[in-house]
Amino acid sequence: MASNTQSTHDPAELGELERSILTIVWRLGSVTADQVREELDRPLKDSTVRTVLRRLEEKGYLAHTVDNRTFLYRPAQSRQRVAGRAVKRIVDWFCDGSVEALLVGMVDSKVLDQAELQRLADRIAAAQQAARSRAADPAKEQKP
Amino acid sequence: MASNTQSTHDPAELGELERSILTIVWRLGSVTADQVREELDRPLKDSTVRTVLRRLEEKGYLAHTVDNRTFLYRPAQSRQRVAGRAVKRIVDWFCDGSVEALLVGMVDSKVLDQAELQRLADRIAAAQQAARSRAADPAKEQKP
DNA sequence: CCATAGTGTTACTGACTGTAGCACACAAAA
DNA sequence: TTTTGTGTGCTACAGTCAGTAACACTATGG
Repeated sequence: MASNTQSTHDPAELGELERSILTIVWRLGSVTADQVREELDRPLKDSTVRTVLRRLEEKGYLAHTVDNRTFLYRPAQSRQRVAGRAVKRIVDWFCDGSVEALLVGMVDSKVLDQAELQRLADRIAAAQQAARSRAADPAKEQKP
Repeated sequence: MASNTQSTHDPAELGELERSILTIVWRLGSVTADQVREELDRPLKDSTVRTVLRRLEEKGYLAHTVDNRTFLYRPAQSRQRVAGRAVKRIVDWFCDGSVEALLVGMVDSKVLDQAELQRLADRIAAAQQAARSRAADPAKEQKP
């Protein structure tokens, strides 16, 4: 009776090992527990890795398919989606839901510098462009 | 021997009550433990509130001064700074440090919509403007 | 001198994460 | 068919942390 914010599993409510493993899965795309274990910097027992993989799946970050008796784990959510949602939580917590306020804060606390801001602005413009054309014609996904 | 990411106290590594109380302090600016307690939605004992306040201070989010035998707590960091650093962590973890990738993810996961993006772009432009003029002449901080 | 208000200290509980052991099942080898 | 891996499922335990609070101590005002 205490800590849980709501019911949905919150991103960023992940331990360090969980994050490492999740990152590995994101990088490799589809992996077995053993591959993950080899990829880790620390030498961990197989059961440890599998436990974390299972927990990540329970939390909705991973999914698995069984390939010839072996579990193949793959991401259930993209890195960017997870990041996006994590940020949304922060914005809700600390910025009254205002992304602008967040951005201001990031500039203010030197998390973002001028150069990044510039690229960011460009990026936003590009994203808007892309979203617009996607909305106009969802079919053709080539550069016109 | 395990969970700690580094050594610095990470923002967003806060419990729900801690966040609530921190938010209250941010809102009121300068408060006593008792004021905080009254401001809370839940009825909590005085000692509970004071414990949390102390822990928040230990973690670097609050500072206090003693006013006539009574502790007056106030923020040690602005909300936006805390938010900014929390986001930075997320960006580092999940986006290889690329804020752009994060933004793309936010758009992608509908955390950000078109209108917000637009305002965001404006805001960034304004921030750049402000930073530029501030850099040019740090003295005059009035609206010209 | 006593009551009141506020602090300092200490503690317990539940949740979550890191870490792993062990039993069980099925497939390939002998 | 029996043996030997290889991989899974289940269980568990220790450490840390947040939520919650009791209690003892100390000035201060009456």
